[in-house]
Amino acid sequence: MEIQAAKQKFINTWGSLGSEWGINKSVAQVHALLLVSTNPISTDEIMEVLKISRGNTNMSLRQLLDYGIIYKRVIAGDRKEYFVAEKDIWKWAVKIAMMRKQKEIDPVMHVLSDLKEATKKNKTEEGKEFYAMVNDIHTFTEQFCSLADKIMSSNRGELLLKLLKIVMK
Amino acid sequence: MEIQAAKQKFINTWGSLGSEWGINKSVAQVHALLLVSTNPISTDEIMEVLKISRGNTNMSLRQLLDYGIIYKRVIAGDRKEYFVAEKDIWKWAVKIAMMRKQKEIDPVMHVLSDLKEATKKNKTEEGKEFYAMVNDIHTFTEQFCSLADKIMSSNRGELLLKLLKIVMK
DNA sequence: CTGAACTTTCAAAAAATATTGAAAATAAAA
DNA sequence: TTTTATTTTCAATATTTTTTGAAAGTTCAG
Repeated sequence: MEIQAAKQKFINTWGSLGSEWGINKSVAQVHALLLVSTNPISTDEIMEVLKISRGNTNMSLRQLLDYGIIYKRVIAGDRKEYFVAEKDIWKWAVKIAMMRKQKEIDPVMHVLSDLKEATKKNKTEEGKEFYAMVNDIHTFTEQFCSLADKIMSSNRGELLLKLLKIVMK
Repeated sequence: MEIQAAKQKFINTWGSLGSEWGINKSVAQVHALLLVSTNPISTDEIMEVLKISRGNTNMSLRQLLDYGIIYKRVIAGDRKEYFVAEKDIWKWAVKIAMMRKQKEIDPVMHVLSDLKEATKKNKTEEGKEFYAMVNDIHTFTEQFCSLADKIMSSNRGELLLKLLKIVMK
Protein backbone atom coordinates (compact mmCIF):
# COMPACT_ATOMS: atom_id res chain seq x y z
CA MET A 1 0.00 0.00 0.00
CA GLU A 2 1.22 3.45 -0.85
CA ILE A 3 1.69 5.92 1.92
CA GLN A 4 -0.95 8.22 0.41
CA ALA A 5 -3.50 5.41 0.32
CA ALA A 6 -2.65 4.51 3.91
CA LYS A 7 -3.20 8.09 5.01
CA GLN A 8 -6.50 8.23 3.19
CA LYS A 9 -7.64 5.03 4.84
CA PHE A 10 -6.70 6.40 8.23
CA ILE A 11 -8.69 9.58 7.56
CA ASN A 12 -11.78 7.63 6.51
CA THR A 13 -11.61 5.23 9.43
CA TRP A 14 -11.20 8.08 11.86
CA GLY A 15 -14.17 9.89 10.34
CA SER A 16 -16.44 6.87 10.71
CA LEU A 17 -15.38 6.20 14.27
CA GLY A 18 -16.05 9.82 15.15
CA SER A 19 -19.59 9.65 13.75
CA GLU A 20 -20.38 6.60 15.86
CA TRP A 21 -19.30 8.44 19.00
CA GLY A 22 -21.08 11.72 18.37
CA ILE A 23 -18.17 13.58 16.81
CA ASN A 24 -18.90 15.27 13.50
CA LYS A 25 -17.36 13.41 10.59
CA SER A 26 -15.69 16.48 9.07
CA VAL A 27 -14.21 17.43 12.42
CA ALA A 28 -12.78 13.93 12.86
CA GLN A 29 -11.44 13.90 9.31
CA VAL A 30 -9.75 17.27 9.62
CA HIS A 31 -8.18 16.04 12.84
CA ALA A 32 -7.02 12.86 11.11
CA LEU A 33 -5.59 14.82 8.19
CA LEU A 34 -3.57 17.02 10.53
CA LEU A 35 -2.40 13.94 12.44
CA VAL A 36 -0.98 12.37 9.28
CA SER A 37 0.50 15.59 7.94
CA THR A 38 4.18 16.16 8.28
CA ASN A 39 3.87 19.91 7.68
CA PRO A 40 1.47 22.58 8.89
CA ILE A 41 -1.38 22.88 6.39
CA SER A 42 -3.74 25.63 5.34
CA THR A 43 -7.50 25.83 5.02
CA ASP A 44 -7.25 25.60 1.24
CA GLU A 45 -5.20 22.42 1.41
CA ILE A 46 -7.71 20.83 3.80
CA MET A 47 -10.60 21.79 1.50
CA GLU A 48 -8.83 20.27 -1.45
CA VAL A 49 -7.77 17.01 0.19
CA LEU A 50 -11.02 16.31 2.03
CA LYS A 51 -13.26 17.85 -0.63
CA ILE A 52 -15.23 19.91 1.85
CA SER A 53 -16.33 23.54 1.73
CA ARG A 54 -14.55 26.52 3.20
CA GLY A 55 -17.29 27.04 5.77
CA ASN A 56 -17.17 23.46 6.95
CA THR A 57 -13.40 23.51 7.11
CA ASN A 58 -13.41 26.71 9.11
CA MET A 59 -15.97 25.43 11.61
CA SER A 60 -14.17 22.10 12.02
CA LEU A 61 -10.86 23.85 12.64
CA ARG A 62 -12.44 26.13 15.17
CA GLN A 63 -13.90 23.20 17.07
CA LEU A 64 -10.55 21.42 17.13
CA LEU A 65 -8.86 24.62 18.31
CA ASP A 66 -11.50 24.94 21.04
CA TYR A 67 -10.80 21.37 22.13
CA GLY A 68 -7.15 22.41 22.26
CA ILE A 69 -5.99 19.47 20.17
CA ILE A 70 -4.67 21.41 17.16
CA TYR A 71 -2.62 24.60 16.98
CA LYS A 72 -2.27 27.57 14.64
CA ARG A 73 1.08 28.10 12.99
CA VAL A 74 2.21 31.34 11.44
CA ILE A 75 4.54 31.04 8.48
CA ALA A 76 6.74 34.11 7.91
CA GLY A 77 5.83 36.11 4.84
CA ASP A 78 2.54 34.26 4.36
CA ARG A 79 -0.82 35.73 5.25
CA LYS A 80 -2.56 32.36 5.40
CA GLU A 81 -3.09 30.50 8.66
CA TYR A 82 -1.60 27.06 8.98
CA PHE A 83 -2.49 24.30 11.41
CA VAL A 84 -0.77 21.39 13.10
CA ALA A 85 -2.15 18.65 15.34
CA GLU A 86 -1.03 17.79 18.82
CA LYS A 87 0.72 14.52 18.07
CA ASP A 88 0.89 13.14 21.58
CA ILE A 89 -2.17 10.90 21.73
CA TRP A 90 -2.20 10.90 25.52
CA LYS A 91 -2.51 14.69 25.57
CA TRP A 92 -5.34 14.94 23.07
CA ALA A 93 -7.26 11.89 24.27
CA VAL A 94 -7.27 13.41 27.76
CA LYS A 95 -8.41 16.78 26.45
CA ILE A 96 -11.28 15.27 24.47
CA ALA A 97 -12.34 13.11 27.40
CA MET A 98 -12.27 16.00 29.88
CA MET A 99 -14.11 18.31 27.55
CA ARG A 100 -16.86 15.79 26.89
CA LYS A 101 -17.17 14.92 30.55
CA GLN A 102 -17.61 18.57 31.40
CA LYS A 103 -20.03 19.31 28.60
CA GLU A 104 -22.12 16.12 28.66
CA ILE A 105 -21.61 14.13 31.84
CA ASP A 106 -21.46 16.91 34.44
CA PRO A 107 -24.91 18.36 33.59
CA VAL A 108 -26.40 14.87 33.84
CA MET A 109 -24.75 14.35 37.21
CA HIS A 110 -26.30 17.60 38.33
CA VAL A 111 -29.74 16.41 37.26
CA LEU A 112 -29.21 13.13 39.09
CA SER A 113 -28.28 15.04 42.27
CA ASP A 114 -31.42 17.10 41.95
CA LEU A 115 -33.56 14.02 41.44
CA LYS A 116 -32.03 12.39 44.52
CA GLU A 117 -32.68 15.51 46.55
CA ALA A 118 -36.26 15.74 45.28
CA THR A 119 -37.15 12.15 46.11
CA LYS A 120 -35.05 11.61 49.22
CA LYS A 121 -37.99 12.09 51.55
CA ASN A 122 -40.47 10.08 49.54
CA LYS A 123 -41.18 7.05 51.70
CA THR A 124 -43.45 5.16 49.32
CA GLU A 125 -42.15 1.92 47.90
CA GLU A 126 -41.99 3.57 44.47
CA GLY A 127 -40.11 6.58 45.82
CA LYS A 128 -37.57 4.48 47.63
CA GLU A 129 -36.93 2.34 44.57
CA PHE A 130 -36.49 5.37 42.34
CA TYR A 131 -34.11 7.00 44.79
CA ALA A 132 -32.06 3.83 45.04
CA MET A 133 -31.82 3.51 41.28
CA VAL A 134 -30.76 7.11 40.72
CA ASN A 135 -28.35 6.94 43.63
CA ASP A 136 -26.78 3.85 42.14
CA ILE A 137 -26.09 5.49 38.79
CA HIS A 138 -24.90 8.67 40.48
CA THR A 139 -22.51 6.93 42.86
CA PHE A 140 -21.21 4.57 40.22
CA THR A 141 -20.52 7.37 37.75
CA GLU A 142 -18.88 9.47 40.43
CA GLN A 143 -16.47 6.68 41.31
CA PHE A 144 -15.82 5.95 37.68
CA CYS A 145 -15.14 9.61 36.79
CA SER A 146 -13.00 9.96 39.86
CA LEU A 147 -10.78 7.11 38.70
CA ALA A 148 -10.76 8.44 35.14
CA ASP A 149 -9.82 11.93 36.38
CA LYS A 150 -6.89 10.58 38.33
CA ILE A 151 -5.67 8.54 35.41
CA MET A 152 -6.05 11.46 33.02
CA SER A 153 -4.34 14.01 35.22
CA SER A 154 -1.39 11.72 35.67
CA ASN A 155 1.60 11.13 33.50
CA ARG A 156 0.74 8.62 30.80
CA GLY A 157 3.60 6.17 31.16
CA GLU A 158 3.46 6.04 34.90
CA LEU A 159 -0.04 5.49 36.15
CA LEU A 160 -1.67 3.62 33.30
CA LEU A 161 1.06 1.00 33.20
CA LYS A 162 1.18 0.79 36.99
CA LEU A 163 -2.55 0.10 37.09
CA LEU A 164 -2.18 -2.48 34.33
CA LYS A 165 0.42 -4.34 36.36
CA ILE A 166 -1.83 -4.30 39.41
CA VAL A 167 -4.88 -5.67 37.64
CA MET A 168 -2.84 -8.31 35.79
CA LYS A 169 -1.91 -9.97 39.06
CA MET B 1 -41.33 17.22 42.86
CA GLU B 2 -43.74 14.41 42.26
CA ILE B 3 -42.36 10.99 41.63
CA GLN B 4 -43.95 10.92 38.18
CA ALA B 5 -42.29 14.19 37.23
CA ALA B 6 -38.98 12.90 38.55
CA LYS B 7 -39.28 9.77 36.45
CA GLN B 8 -40.12 11.82 33.38
CA LYS B 9 -37.11 14.04 33.93
CA PHE B 10 -34.89 11.00 34.26
CA ILE B 11 -36.24 9.60 31.00
CA ASN B 12 -35.62 12.84 29.13
CA THR B 13 -32.15 13.34 30.53
CA TRP B 14 -31.20 9.80 29.67
CA GLY B 15 -32.52 10.23 26.15
CA SER B 16 -30.44 13.37 25.54
CA LEU B 17 -27.29 11.84 26.96
CA GLY B 18 -27.75 8.81 24.72
CA SER B 19 -28.04 11.00 21.61
CA GLU B 20 -24.79 12.78 22.40
CA TRP B 21 -22.99 9.44 22.64
CA GLY B 22 -24.40 7.81 19.55
CA ILE B 23 -27.22 5.89 21.19
CA ASN B 24 -30.62 6.39 19.60
CA LYS B 25 -32.87 8.60 21.71
CA SER B 26 -35.82 6.20 21.67
CA VAL B 27 -33.59 3.31 22.68
CA ALA B 28 -32.20 5.32 25.59
CA GLN B 29 -35.67 6.45 26.64
CA VAL B 30 -37.12 2.96 26.56
CA HIS B 31 -34.20 1.83 28.67
CA ALA B 32 -34.79 4.69 31.10
CA LEU B 33 -38.49 3.90 31.32
CA LEU B 34 -37.78 0.29 32.16
CA LEU B 35 -35.19 1.38 34.73
CA VAL B 36 -37.71 3.52 36.58
CA SER B 37 -40.53 0.99 36.31
CA THR B 38 -41.38 -1.09 39.31
CA ASN B 39 -43.29 -3.65 37.26
CA PRO B 40 -42.67 -5.38 33.94
CA ILE B 41 -44.27 -3.33 31.18
CA SER B 42 -45.69 -4.10 27.75
CA THR B 43 -45.09 -2.61 24.32
CA ASP B 44 -48.42 -0.78 24.49
CA GLU B 45 -47.56 0.85 27.78
CA ILE B 46 -44.19 2.00 26.42
CA MET B 47 -45.86 3.46 23.32
CA GLU B 48 -48.33 5.31 25.46
CA VAL B 49 -45.87 6.71 28.00
CA LEU B 50 -43.16 7.72 25.53
CA LYS B 51 -45.56 8.62 22.71
CA ILE B 52 -43.67 6.62 20.14
CA SER B 53 -44.88 4.25 17.44
CA ARG B 54 -45.19 0.50 17.67
CA GLY B 55 -42.41 -0.04 15.15
CA ASN B 56 -40.02 2.22 16.99
CA THR B 57 -40.86 0.60 20.31
CA ASN B 58 -40.33 -2.86 18.90
CA MET B 59 -36.96 -1.96 17.37
CA SER B 60 -35.76 -0.23 20.52
CA LEU B 61 -36.73 -3.22 22.64
CA ARG B 62 -34.97 -5.55 20.30
CA GLN B 63 -31.79 -3.54 20.47
CA LEU B 64 -31.88 -3.48 24.28
CA LEU B 65 -32.52 -7.24 24.31
CA ASP B 66 -29.55 -7.70 21.96
CA TYR B 67 -27.39 -5.66 24.31
CA GLY B 68 -28.59 -8.00 27.05
CA ILE B 69 -29.60 -5.15 29.34
CA ILE B 70 -33.35 -5.83 29.44
CA TYR B 71 -35.26 -9.09 29.75
CA LYS B 72 -38.57 -10.52 28.55
CA ARG B 73 -41.05 -11.52 31.19
CA VAL B 74 -43.95 -13.85 30.59
CA ILE B 75 -47.04 -13.18 32.65
CA ALA B 76 -49.24 -16.25 33.11
CA GLY B 77 -52.50 -16.12 31.21
CA ASP B 78 -51.41 -13.09 29.15
CA ARG B 79 -50.29 -13.32 25.56
CA LYS B 80 -48.50 -9.98 25.62
CA GLU B 81 -44.77 -9.77 26.18
CA TYR B 82 -43.53 -7.76 29.12
CA PHE B 83 -40.09 -6.33 29.75
CA VAL B 84 -37.90 -5.49 32.72
CA ALA B 85 -34.51 -3.78 32.87
CA GLU B 86 -31.38 -5.16 34.42
CA LYS B 87 -31.21 -2.92 37.48
CA ASP B 88 -27.59 -3.50 38.43
CA ILE B 89 -25.84 -0.57 36.77
CA TRP B 90 -22.46 -2.32 36.90
CA LYS B 91 -23.83 -5.21 34.87
CA TRP B 92 -25.44 -3.14 32.15
CA ALA B 93 -22.71 -0.52 31.91
CA VAL B 94 -20.21 -3.32 31.33
CA LYS B 95 -22.40 -4.94 28.71
CA ILE B 96 -22.86 -1.70 26.79
CA ALA B 97 -19.15 -0.92 26.97
CA MET B 98 -18.11 -4.37 25.80
CA MET B 99 -20.62 -4.43 23.00
CA ARG B 100 -19.55 -1.02 21.71
CA LYS B 101 -15.90 -1.90 21.98
CA GLN B 102 -16.48 -5.02 19.94
CA LYS B 103 -18.65 -3.35 17.35
CA GLU B 104 -16.83 -0.02 16.98
CA ILE B 105 -13.34 -0.12 18.46
CA ASP B 106 -12.20 -3.60 17.42
CA PRO B 107 -12.68 -3.00 13.68
CA VAL B 108 -10.70 0.24 13.95
CA MET B 109 -7.93 -1.57 15.80
CA HIS B 110 -7.85 -4.05 12.97
CA VAL B 111 -7.47 -1.27 10.41
CA LEU B 112 -4.68 0.28 12.48
CA SER B 113 -2.86 -3.08 12.55
CA ASP B 114 -3.18 -3.35 8.81
CA LEU B 115 -1.87 0.17 8.31
CA LYS B 116 1.10 -0.58 10.54
CA GLU B 117 1.82 -3.74 8.60
CA ALA B 118 1.49 -1.94 5.29
CA THR B 119 3.88 0.87 6.18
CA LYS B 120 6.31 -0.99 8.43
CA LYS B 121 8.91 -1.29 5.70
CA ASN B 122 8.56 2.20 4.32
CA LYS B 123 11.84 3.87 5.17
CA THR B 124 11.05 7.37 3.93
CA GLU B 125 10.73 10.10 6.52
CA GLU B 126 7.02 10.34 5.78
CA GLY B 127 6.55 6.58 6.10
CA LYS B 128 8.36 6.41 9.40
CA GLU B 129 6.34 9.28 10.84
CA PHE B 130 3.07 7.75 9.76
CA TYR B 131 4.00 4.38 11.19
CA ALA B 132 4.97 5.97 14.49
CA MET B 133 1.71 7.90 14.70
CA VAL B 134 -0.48 4.89 13.96
CA ASN B 135 1.57 2.72 16.29
CA ASP B 136 1.09 5.27 19.06
CA ILE B 137 -2.69 5.25 18.77
CA HIS B 138 -2.75 1.48 18.43
CA THR B 139 -0.55 0.81 21.44
CA PHE B 140 -2.27 3.39 23.59
CA THR B 141 -5.73 2.06 22.80
CA GLU B 142 -4.58 -1.50 23.38
CA GLN B 143 -3.30 -0.64 26.84
CA PHE B 144 -6.38 1.36 27.63
CA CYS B 145 -8.77 -1.39 26.51
CA SER B 146 -6.74 -3.94 28.36
CA LEU B 147 -7.18 -2.01 31.60
CA ALA B 148 -10.86 -1.43 30.86
CA ASP B 149 -11.37 -5.15 30.13
CA LYS B 150 -9.83 -6.13 33.43
CA ILE B 151 -11.92 -3.65 35.36
CA MET B 152 -15.08 -4.70 33.56
CA SER B 153 -14.58 -8.41 33.97
CA SER B 154 -13.99 -7.99 37.68
CA ASN B 155 -16.41 -7.72 40.52
CA ARG B 156 -17.62 -4.16 40.79
CA GLY B 157 -17.02 -3.46 44.45
CA GLU B 158 -13.62 -5.03 44.58
CA LEU B 159 -11.43 -3.79 41.79
CA LEU B 160 -12.81 -0.34 41.09
CA LEU B 161 -12.53 0.71 44.71
CA LYS B 162 -9.13 -0.90 45.06
CA LEU B 163 -7.86 1.08 42.09
CA LEU B 164 -9.40 4.24 43.47
CA LYS B 165 -7.51 3.79 46.73
CA ILE B 166 -4.26 3.27 44.86
CA VAL B 167 -4.58 6.35 42.69
CA MET B 168 -5.73 8.49 45.60
CA LYS B 169 -2.40 8.03 47.34
C1' DC C 1 -58.08 -25.58 10.37
C1' DT C 2 -59.71 -20.39 11.53
C1' DG C 3 -59.51 -16.19 13.49
C1' DA C 4 -58.02 -13.10 17.07
C1' DA C 5 -54.06 -11.22 19.52
C1' DC C 6 -49.87 -9.87 19.17
C1' DT C 7 -45.13 -8.97 16.93
C1' DT C 8 -42.15 -7.80 13.19
C1' DT C 9 -40.83 -5.63 8.97
C1' DC C 10 -39.77 -2.00 5.95
C1' DA C 11 -40.87 1.68 2.45
C1' DA C 12 -42.14 6.24 2.94
C1' DA C 13 -42.28 10.55 5.68
C1' DA C 14 -40.44 13.45 9.08
C1' DA C 15 -36.96 15.27 11.84
C1' DA C 16 -32.39 16.17 12.96
C1' DT C 17 -27.87 17.13 11.53
C1' DA C 18 -24.26 18.48 8.50
C1' DT C 19 -22.63 21.08 4.56
C1' DT C 20 -22.44 24.57 1.21
C1' DG C 21 -21.24 28.92 -0.71
C1' DA C 22 -21.76 33.63 -1.20
C1' DA C 23 -21.85 37.85 1.40
C1' DA C 24 -20.01 40.30 5.35
C1' DA C 25 -16.24 41.07 8.25
C1' DT C 26 -11.48 41.45 9.24
C1' DA C 27 -6.64 42.10 8.58
C1' DA C 28 -2.62 43.22 6.01
C1' DA C 29 -0.34 45.46 2.07
C1' DA C 30 0.15 49.00 -1.12
C1' DT D 1 -6.89 55.47 2.44
C1' DT D 2 -7.90 51.90 -0.85
C1' DT D 3 -7.19 47.50 -2.48
C1' DT D 4 -6.54 42.74 -1.88
C1' DA D 5 -6.14 38.45 0.66
C1' DT D 6 -8.09 35.80 4.01
C1' DT D 7 -11.41 34.38 7.54
C1' DT D 8 -16.00 34.10 9.44
C1' DT D 9 -20.90 33.80 9.39
C1' DC D 10 -25.31 31.89 8.45
C1' DA D 11 -29.55 31.14 5.56
C1' DA D 12 -30.44 27.79 2.30
C1' DT D 13 -29.69 23.11 0.80
C1' DA D 14 -28.40 18.42 1.10
C1' DT D 15 -27.67 14.34 3.61
C1' DT D 16 -28.28 11.20 7.18
C1' DT D 17 -30.83 9.32 10.74
C1' DT D 18 -34.98 8.39 13.01
C1' DT D 19 -39.76 7.46 13.19
C1' DT D 20 -44.09 6.10 11.52
C1' DG D 21 -47.80 3.02 10.43
C1' DA D 22 -49.89 -0.25 7.72
C1' DA D 23 -49.16 -4.78 5.84
C1' DA D 24 -47.20 -9.18 6.51
C1' DG D 25 -45.88 -12.57 9.71
C1' DT D 26 -46.41 -15.35 13.83
C1' DT D 27 -48.50 -17.70 17.59
C1' DC D 28 -51.95 -19.87 19.87
C1' DA D 29 -56.78 -20.86 21.69
C1' DG D 30 -60.88 -22.73 20.26
